[in-house]
Amino acid sequence: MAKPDDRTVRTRRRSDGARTHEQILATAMELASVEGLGSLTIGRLARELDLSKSGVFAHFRSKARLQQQTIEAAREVFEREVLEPGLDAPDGLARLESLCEAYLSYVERGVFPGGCFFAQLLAEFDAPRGPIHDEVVELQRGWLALLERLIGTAKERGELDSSVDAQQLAFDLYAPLELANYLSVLRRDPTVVERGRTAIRATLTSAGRREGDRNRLGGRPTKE
Amino acid sequence: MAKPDDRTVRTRRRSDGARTHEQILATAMELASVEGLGSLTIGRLARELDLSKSGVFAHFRSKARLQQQTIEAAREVFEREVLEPGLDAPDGLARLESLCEAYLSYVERGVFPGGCFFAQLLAEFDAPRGPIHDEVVELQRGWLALLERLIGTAKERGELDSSVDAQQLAFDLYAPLELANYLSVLRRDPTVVERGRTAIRATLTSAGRREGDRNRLGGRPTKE
DNA sequence: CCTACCGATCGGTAGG
DNA sequence: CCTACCGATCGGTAGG
Repeated sequence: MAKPDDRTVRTRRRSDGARTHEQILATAMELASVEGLGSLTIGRLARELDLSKSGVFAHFRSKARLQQQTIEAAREVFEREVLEPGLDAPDGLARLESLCEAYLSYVERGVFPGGCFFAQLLAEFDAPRGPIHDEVVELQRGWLALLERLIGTAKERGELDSSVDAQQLAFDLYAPLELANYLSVLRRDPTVVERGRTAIRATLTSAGRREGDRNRLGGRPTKE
Repeated sequence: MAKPDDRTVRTRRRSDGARTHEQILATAMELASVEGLGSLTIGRLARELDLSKSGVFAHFRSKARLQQQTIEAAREVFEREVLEPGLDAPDGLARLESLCEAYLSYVERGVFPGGCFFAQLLAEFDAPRGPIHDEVVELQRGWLALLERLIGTAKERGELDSSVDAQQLAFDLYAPLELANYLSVLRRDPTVVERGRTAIRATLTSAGRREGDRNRLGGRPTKE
C-alpha cells in the first residue's frame, strides 16, 4: 500500500503474492493433468517457475493444501470451460446435448495439456483411500447427478422416453465422454472426439421419444 | 542342482530366484493397479516383501525393466482372465458378447485390487511421452483391433447390420467397459458393473440386424 | 519470498 | 540375495 503506482517496477510485483499464487496453481494444474496430482512436487513447481522450493512451499504450507487448491482451481476452469457454456441452452434435452458437447469441445480444445483434469483424477484416485479419493467420489457424484437432473427434465418435457432409466442413461453418456478424452490424449489426435459425438448422438436418439426432434449436436467440430 | 531333494528347507528356497522374481512381479502388479506404475518404487516393493532394496533391484537392474516386466506379467494375467475365457465362444456375435462379458467379469471379480491394470495404465500414460506411453498405444491399438475384428466377423455372418461402422462400434463397446471399471473401483461397489452390462446389451441390440437373435449377455451376474 | 538446513527415500553402484 | 554406500530429490522447518 505504500507505493501503489510505482511504474519503475521490473516485471512482476503487480499484485504481489496473489499473482504468484495464481501462477503456481496454473502450472500445478497443467503438470497434474499430464503426470497426475501425485507426481506434482513442490521442487518441480519451483524449478518450472524459477522460484525457490521454500518460496513455493510458503504459499501452501503443506503438500496436501497444494493438492486441494490445485483441484479447486481446476474446478473453476471446468466451471468456466464446460459447465457455463454447456448449461447455457434451453432447459431439457437441448441442455443435456449442449453439456455433452461442451465437454467434448473442452477435450478437443486441449484446455488442459494432459486432457480432462478430472478424468485423470478419477483414474488416479479411484483406488487409493484418502481425502483426495473422498473428494473425487463427491465430484463424480455431482457430475452424474447433474446429468441425471437434466435427463429428468427432458423426460418431464416429453423429449426423452418416459421409460428411460436416468441413472443408466447418465452412465451411457458419461462413458463415451471419458473414453474420447483418454483416447484423444493417447493418440494426440483430437479427431477421436468425433467418435464421442457420434456415440452421444446415437444414445440420445435411441432414448428420444421420436427421432423427428431437432438434434443440435451436429457434426461440425468446434473451431478454435 | 547339488541338493534337489532337501526336505530340511525352511520355507521358501523351492525354485530359488525364479520364485522370488514371480513374487516381486505379483506384488508389483497389485501395487501398480492401485497406485499407478509411476508410484511403484523398488524400496516399497522391498518393504512389502521383506527383502533388501538391493535384493529386489538385482532382479531387474533398472526401474525401467521392472516396469516393463510388470506390464508383461499383467498382460499374461489379462490373457488368462479375459482373453482366454472371452474368446472361448462360437465365432461371431457370440464371441464379441463373450469378450465384453469376460472383461466385466474380470472387473467384478477384482482380479487386480485397483481395477483393470491397463485402464490404470491408459490414464496414467496417455499424456507423458516415453517408452511406456508408446507401449500403451500399441496395447490399446491391439485391443481395439480385436474388437473390430470380431465385429467384422459378426457382420459377415449377418449377425450385425452391414451398415455398422466397426471402429465406431468398437468405441461404443469399449467406453462402458472402461467406465464400469473406474466407477466400480471408485465406489467400491461391483454392482456398477451391471450398468456396463446393460449398456453393452443395448448397444449390441441396436447394432444387430434383428432383435430376434438370441442374446447371451443376460442379466445374471457372475458368481464367484 | 529467500538461504540453509533436517531426516527420509529415491534409483543405482560396489563388492561380496 | 546381502551390507554399505552414492548423489539427487522429497516434504517440511528455522529464521529472516
